[in-house]
Amino acid sequence: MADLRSDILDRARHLLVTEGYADLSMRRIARAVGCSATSIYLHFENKDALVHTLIDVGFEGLNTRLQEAAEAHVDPAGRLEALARAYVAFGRENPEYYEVMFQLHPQRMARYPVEAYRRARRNLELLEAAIVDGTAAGAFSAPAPEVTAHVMWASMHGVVSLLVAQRVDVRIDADALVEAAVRHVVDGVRAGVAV
Amino acid sequence: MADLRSDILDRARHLLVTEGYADLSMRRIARAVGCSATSIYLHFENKDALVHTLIDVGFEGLNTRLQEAAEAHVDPAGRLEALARAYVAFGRENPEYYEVMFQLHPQRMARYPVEAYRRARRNLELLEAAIVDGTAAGAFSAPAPEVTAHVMWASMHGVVSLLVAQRVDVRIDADALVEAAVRHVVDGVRAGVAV
Amino acid sequence: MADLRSDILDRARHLLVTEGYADLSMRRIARAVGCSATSIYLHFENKDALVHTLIDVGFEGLNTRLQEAAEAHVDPAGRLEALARAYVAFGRENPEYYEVMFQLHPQRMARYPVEAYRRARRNLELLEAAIVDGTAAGAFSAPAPEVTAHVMWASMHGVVSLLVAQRVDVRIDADALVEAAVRHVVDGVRAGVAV
Amino acid sequence: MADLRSDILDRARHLLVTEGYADLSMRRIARAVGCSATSIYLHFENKDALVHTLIDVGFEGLNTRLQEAAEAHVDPAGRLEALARAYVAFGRENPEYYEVMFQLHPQRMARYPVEAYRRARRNLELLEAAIVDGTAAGAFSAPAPEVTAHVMWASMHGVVSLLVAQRVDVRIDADALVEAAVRHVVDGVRAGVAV
DNA sequence: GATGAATGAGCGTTCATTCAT
DNA sequence: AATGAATGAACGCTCATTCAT
Repeated sequence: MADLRSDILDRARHLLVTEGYADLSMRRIARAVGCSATSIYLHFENKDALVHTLIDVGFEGLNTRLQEAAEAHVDPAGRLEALARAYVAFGRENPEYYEVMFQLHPQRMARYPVEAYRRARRNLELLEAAIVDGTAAGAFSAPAPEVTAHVMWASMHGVVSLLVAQRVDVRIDADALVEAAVRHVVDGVRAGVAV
Repeated sequence: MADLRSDILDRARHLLVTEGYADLSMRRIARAVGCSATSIYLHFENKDALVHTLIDVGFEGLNTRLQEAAEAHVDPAGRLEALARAYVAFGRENPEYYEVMFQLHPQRMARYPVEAYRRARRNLELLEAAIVDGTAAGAFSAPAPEVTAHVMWASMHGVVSLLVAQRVDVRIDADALVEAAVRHVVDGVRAGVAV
Repeated sequence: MADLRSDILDRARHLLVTEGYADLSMRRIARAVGCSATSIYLHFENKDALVHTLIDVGFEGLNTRLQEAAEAHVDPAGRLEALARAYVAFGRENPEYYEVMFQLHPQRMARYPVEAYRRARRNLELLEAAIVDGTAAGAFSAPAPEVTAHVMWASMHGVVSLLVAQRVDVRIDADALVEAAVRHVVDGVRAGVAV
Repeated sequence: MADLRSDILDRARHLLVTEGYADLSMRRIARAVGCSATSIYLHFENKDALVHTLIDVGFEGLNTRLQEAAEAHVDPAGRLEALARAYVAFGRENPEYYEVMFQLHPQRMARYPVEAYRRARRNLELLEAAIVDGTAAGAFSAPAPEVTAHVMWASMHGVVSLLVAQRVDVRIDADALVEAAVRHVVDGVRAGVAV
């Protein structure tokens, strides 16, 4: 009630998570909010703008989540693991949201404001910082931390993607897969040292 | 011109990567091909069938590619690495296929025939076989090879996904990222032994 | 112009009799009304709802007509005859309504609300009441008044149907046919007594 | 097999009876017959022509049926009753067929060949003949036999129509209704004498 | 700040029909 | 006598968006 704009975003997010992107229409959002479809245009230039805002909010949420995970651990290895877990957890808890955040077609993202991209990048920087810290502390050996961060991200993203798209064999337990992936990723970064 | 059916598939595949699945319509395909929308129905029962064919052909191609990679290497470690490289290469070279094959939400492919799913699984089995062979030969230590195969797959899939969706930071060289990811993945499997 | 909703109903009703139900489409209605097809959906949930409304309004009109006829006569025989005449008159004057009301196949009106059926039945009850009254007064002898009411209805419906569908031989005067049918029907009910 | 044209008519009639007019398409007929849709056009100018032929055949069948009923009875009253029963029976046994024969929209019938109308009229003539015979024999009194025949027809048609369109109250037994209607109709003609 | 009415474009699909072979 | 390929028109319906109020 307080703020129509927030209401719209909240409901849109909820619709996205529960019904999926394909069924996210201005009318449906309006119906859920309890206002007219026209009113949405008073707060968002068009559907693209609304979705972009939604994505922004999503990255904001992911960021908060990762930040919390990072702050809970001082030692870099523990921090890295916590970050990986937090990332996967976020994706699994918000599958449709995650899909839009990371798989929305590039063309649809064309007009996505640049500053928003920066926000998205902040997540990576948390990973990178942990890697750099770990390397400084002698726990890891990552000569190109930004690449290593990307590799980690890719692994986590792959796990979430497959799970969200329900592509994982039914005989594989999702939690076990996540556990193994997290182990694999963290050990991978540590492995450099061993050698 | 020669074969309308192939033309339709080609154009549809192209449209898919340039415009995205949400904007893939029978009419658009027809316009791109230069025939009437009705004509498509002479070759495909409906839109679902067309997309499923696309997916099938994609998996066929990926399978061929992986099989070739597997057959070129006898030693399991080399084979595993070759498989990883082949997988990523296929995804990067055929982003159009990759999108339908792995990112199309199951909900949208409701009636995808079961036998086709089996074909998709065959790819994973190649990975798994290499892991099992390597474990038998003492080169790897993977107590749950099917989970390990999934972890590897997820990592490769993550890399391809991010690259295809153009989500990777522009300052990161794509080839370097792939190289690091492949290393990370293969070393990850080998690492088990060290421990 | 005044009221788009009424306009739509009017035009739809007209189209129905001139073109037939099979050719009644939202687009045709829109074209006839002079609005976009989309606009119809602002006033009716879908085509079914539109047709149902048409039927409802039709039954409302028929009911009014029959009620008036019934109230104008105290003696049952006169009332029965008046009802028969009113029924036929309504059908001949509103062929457009009549078609949807009675000739639309139930399969095509799948979701016709039950309460509307009840309204349709009210007409029959007027007939039945007259028959029961006449029997009580000794003017008729109808052991199963609800069946007799149906028989009367069927006769009247047959006359209207044939006339509306233009199936009656051109050499037969429509008024004479109606006259004979009414006579036949009313006498038929009375006949029971004579025997 | 013998004759494609007859095959088409047979299958079309069957489709009409089992699936309904709305679902009667050239393609479906072709599929049922086992030939190409194009082939139908070698035997019928277009769908209208095919349907008209179908109607013709229908009237032929009804005629045969009525003729048999007429020939089985010498006394006019019995003949009239048999005719009424035969008519209703035909309609109830071929509901969709009946619908097309008698309720196809006038516009759709526009190009229905005149000579075919004559065939349709022959049925009425059987009724009329029985009435004339009965009047000559002193059993009936029908000053305008062609009108009386129409009245009878209308009654029978009304019964069939209501039954076929499933408009009869579920609490009314269909057979009882038919019985009462036949009685009513035949007695109606006889009643003239009494007066 | 908010709305109801309205619309053009588009969707997947089916249809009767034509034409070259 | 028969066909496969092809098509334009139409269907019911949903969508994002605009505009006058």
